[in-house]
Amino acid sequence: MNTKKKIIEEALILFSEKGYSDVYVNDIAKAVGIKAPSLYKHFKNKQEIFHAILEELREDYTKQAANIGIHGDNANVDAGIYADVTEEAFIEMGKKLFLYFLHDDRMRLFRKLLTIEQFRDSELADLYSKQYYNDPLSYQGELFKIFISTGKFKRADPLVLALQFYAPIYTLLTVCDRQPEREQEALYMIEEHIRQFNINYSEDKQ
Amino acid sequence: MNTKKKIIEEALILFSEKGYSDVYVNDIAKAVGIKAPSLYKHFKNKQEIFHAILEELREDYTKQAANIGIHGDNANVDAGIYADVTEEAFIEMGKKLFLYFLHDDRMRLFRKLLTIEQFRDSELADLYSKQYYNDPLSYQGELFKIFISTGKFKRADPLVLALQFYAPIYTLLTVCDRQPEREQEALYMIEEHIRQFNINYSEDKQ
DNA sequence: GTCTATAAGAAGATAGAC
DNA sequence: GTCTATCTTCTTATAGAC
Repeated sequence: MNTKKKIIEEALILFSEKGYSDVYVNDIAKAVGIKAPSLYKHFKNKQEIFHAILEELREDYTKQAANIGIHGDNANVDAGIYADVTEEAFIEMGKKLFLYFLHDDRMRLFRKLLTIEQFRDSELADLYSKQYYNDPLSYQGELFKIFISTGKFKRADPLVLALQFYAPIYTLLTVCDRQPEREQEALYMIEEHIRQFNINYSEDKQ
Repeated sequence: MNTKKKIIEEALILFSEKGYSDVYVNDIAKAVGIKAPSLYKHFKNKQEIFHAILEELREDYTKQAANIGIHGDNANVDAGIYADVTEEAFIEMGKKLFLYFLHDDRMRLFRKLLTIEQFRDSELADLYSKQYYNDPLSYQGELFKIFISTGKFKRADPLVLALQFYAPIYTLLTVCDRQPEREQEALYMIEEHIRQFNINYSEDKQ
């Protein structure tokens, strides 16, 4: 049924803003446009709704990993794409990717949900670290490793490069999640960060 | 009274782990060793306890700013201290500071509390950004500005340098808050990060 | 200042009609 | 599948004795 999907959708919006405990089944029902008892025809209880959201999150993430460059699992392919890109184009790609992660509803809502629920149990903690630390880092690490071996980048620990590239952008993303009005400032910082990163590591520049 | 202090202390521990709404006045009372109604002789209601914690957080932060280098408000003084420090000593300072922020109870609990409550209202959002983005960045920006003007560092936007230095360390701190078992891994990354940062920006190295 | 007893209301969930 | 009515339990908070 379509109602089941709508419940998940609306519950995600509510949970990501107020957290699991501060959203009442009545709130979800109201957002969906039904009465609270009707929810129980679609889900056994409130926790089941939360679990269904987590399932969607995992599915979405796997799909995104295939579509979007960042987080992807095939660095070799992407390395070819990035290989001949100019600095300005590289900056544009970084900004575009940042804006996608910031503005895409599902991306943003899932991220905020994991942020405020990350200490609830170790499953959520692991999921957060995987999606916002481990996977981006290992993917970008692979990418930089290739750049180094092809002489595009200077020699250095690829994983450290990945951390130095990714952490500033991730940090600015969390700033904008809290304070969306700082988007312009964040974009400026990202541009300057990538520019500086290129100066530090690109073999062409210097 | 000492009980009032103990209430704040225990409530902070509970709130920082489970969030405001999942901690019941009964839990707090039990942790303190009294019955729930007795809490109301010390605080008007549950929200007042939360506000008292926020007050402590702000006070602590101001004090820390004076004592600890990072977050401080007098970069000129600290610049003198750092001026003649070797790379290895610099790395040791970075690791020590990281471990302090990670292990100091109040620091850690306040940070986790703000993390899970940051979307509750704009006051908390602003507080988080101030303490974990704006203030560290502007302080370290000042420091790097001095390093650049004294020729210790290469010319670059000091604020971008600050972001590139701070964001990886901050990111690793959030990883360890979620997964304390990754402390060794984080320390290794911090060491390599600072080493690489020095290669990039120090005028001595090269 | 701490207790027991209890009020007042909220929140999750079920029963059963339609 | 949705509704109204209702149950049960939990949670905050107050009253009033000690």
